[in-house]
Amino acid sequence: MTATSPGTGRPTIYDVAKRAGVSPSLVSLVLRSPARVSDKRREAVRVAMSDLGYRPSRAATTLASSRTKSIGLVIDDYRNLWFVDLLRSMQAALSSHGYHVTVADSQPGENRIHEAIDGLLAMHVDGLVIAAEPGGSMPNRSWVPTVVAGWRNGVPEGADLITGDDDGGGRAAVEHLLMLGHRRIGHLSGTGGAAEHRRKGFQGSIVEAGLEVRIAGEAGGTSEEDGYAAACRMLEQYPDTTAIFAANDTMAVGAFAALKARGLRVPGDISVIGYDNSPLAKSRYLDITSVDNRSDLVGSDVASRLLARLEDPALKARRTLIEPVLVVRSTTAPAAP
Amino acid sequence: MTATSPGTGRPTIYDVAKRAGVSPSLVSLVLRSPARVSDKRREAVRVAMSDLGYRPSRAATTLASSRTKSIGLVIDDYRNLWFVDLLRSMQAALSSHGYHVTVADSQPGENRIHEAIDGLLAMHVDGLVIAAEPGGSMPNRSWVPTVVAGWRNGVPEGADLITGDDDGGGRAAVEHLLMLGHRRIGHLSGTGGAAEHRRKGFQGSIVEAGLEVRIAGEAGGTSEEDGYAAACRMLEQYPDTTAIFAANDTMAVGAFAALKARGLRVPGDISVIGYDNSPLAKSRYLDITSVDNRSDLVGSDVASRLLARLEDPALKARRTLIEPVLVVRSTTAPAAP
DNA sequence: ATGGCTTTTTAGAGCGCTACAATTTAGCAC
DNA sequence: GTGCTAAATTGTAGCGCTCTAAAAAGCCAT
Repeated sequence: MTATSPGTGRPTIYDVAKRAGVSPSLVSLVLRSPARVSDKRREAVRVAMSDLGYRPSRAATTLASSRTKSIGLVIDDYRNLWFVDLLRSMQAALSSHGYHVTVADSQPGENRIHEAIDGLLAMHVDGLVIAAEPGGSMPNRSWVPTVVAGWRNGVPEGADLITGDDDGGGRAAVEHLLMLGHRRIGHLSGTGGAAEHRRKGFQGSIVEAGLEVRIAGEAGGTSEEDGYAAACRMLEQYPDTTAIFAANDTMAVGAFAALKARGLRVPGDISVIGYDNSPLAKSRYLDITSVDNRSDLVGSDVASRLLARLEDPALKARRTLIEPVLVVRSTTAPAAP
Repeated sequence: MTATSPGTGRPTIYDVAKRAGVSPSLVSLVLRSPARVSDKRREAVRVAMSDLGYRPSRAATTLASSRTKSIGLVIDDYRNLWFVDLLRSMQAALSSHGYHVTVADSQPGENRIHEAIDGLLAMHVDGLVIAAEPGGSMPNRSWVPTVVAGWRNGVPEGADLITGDDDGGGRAAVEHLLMLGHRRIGHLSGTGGAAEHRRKGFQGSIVEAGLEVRIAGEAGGTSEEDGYAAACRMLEQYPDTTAIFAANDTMAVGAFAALKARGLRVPGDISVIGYDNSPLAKSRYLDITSVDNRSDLVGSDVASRLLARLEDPALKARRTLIEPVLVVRSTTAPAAP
């Protein structure tokens, strides 16, 4: 017979039980599988709950059941907005199953991704979604169902991978530019699994078309500043380039800066195409032609995969590829004849 | 004598205690106030911890101490990047005290801010930082130390308020434009406490200078699209406007779109100034003159205030105003003579 | 009524940690 | 050594919930 009015003032199942005239166990059962409880008691318990304003304690539930009903999402950088769609569709799919999504960013620069993951694991998340580039090998202690979203180098052993077909997306971008009559096409790349695949797609299409492979920034980052720097190098080395395919929208904006500085107009003098179809690309002002990797689909896939794993942790890892879609906007135009 | 190798496989203080040859209580004490433990034992315990890869269970700690060592940050929308600096400086200040920051967005549009707050409270956050516009009155059940960041309508009873001086920032923006010789200045506004103060500052300065008050979008939102719409209305109603002060950087970008559509050049034909000095304004391409509300300072203030409240919850609410700084970039220029 | 089943309800032992009281050890002056 | 105080360590209850096994209640046919 534990206390009835605990120190914190928050009502507990004991309070609810007392008020409803049932045992605490029954209250717990109502919480977990209401179907197993008779209609009469179930109603009584629910009434008592709302009368008391009862809210279950996550900490206690977690401690007792070792499940938190929460899943962690690790992203690279809040400023890279591609994760927003992913998050939204994950939330939509998971919340109906009672799961909660917590976002942690890996404080770009440092190898803080481990810290982010450790933090989430310390919170006992039931599952992990990694949407960031691991700085090295993934820590694999304390195993929880994990799925990786987007191409990454070093997918942890046993984790699912759900990603857009960045390879295909790269090819789609090139094909669009070829269709517009461009022949001297440059690519701004960067490090990371996603960028590598986009580059591979680019390179493949360019070679097949018998054109010169122009790539810059392969070894750099993928921020706006990196895009700017890569674009500068590109224009220096290949001044006659008529179209640029950037590894993401942010880098595309960096390229805009480089072009503006040189007095080149988009798309008049040079076409630019980005990747991710992020809010940046959708901006009415920027209005960037971009490859949409369907983060919304990736997100719902991630969610259902995670739910499946939560059911059966022994499920064997699987890779899923989502078809990207090119969204043509105002930064690409036919090549000057 | 509880189990030594619990089901989950994770080591517990019992495992650590056994390995270090001390009692579980001592291990707990090392965790809480290491200073009270003799050097010898402290070391032994620490060695045992790292040998075992021990990580304390947050759930258990929370349940036992009713403190989570985590604070929740409620933001409006992930896409509005002004919160990033706030978050960073909060994290920096709080992590040294063992606190963890969890971000929740209020899913703009709906009144989901209550959901966000409820979610955080269900996680038993020790403190709450509200950096979003409440859709109505704040829910005030389950009281936790709360501080509001940025001007808002409806600051909850008893909460601290730490904000940039948006009023002063609005005046600073106008003064900059006046200095550049502008006389026909428009303001793109929106709903929300911050926007209102910026508008008030604008209006005050304009009136003092004996100029016409030109405001658009007062009743609308503060997204890029809203900025676009407001700018269109502004240009329609006052076609001779030579400078625009937008309530935030995002709206400024919307204004760019409206200007571009009309063939007006920034800053050649018209100067534009934003607010927040967000990553958007800092973008090399956009390079927007903007008022920096010093979210970094706000963040560290929020953190120290929160820590103080955590010590002494009876502390009486206080309001702090942070001086904003104008950052001049390339979107403002002298008015045409 | 009685027995044999199924469905509903409950007791009780934890989950891993904290916090306070109680106990042991150390330190120091005489 | 002895006595006394301060410091270090430990025992013992919980925190609020879950979950299994066991008890109680229902149901139906005999």
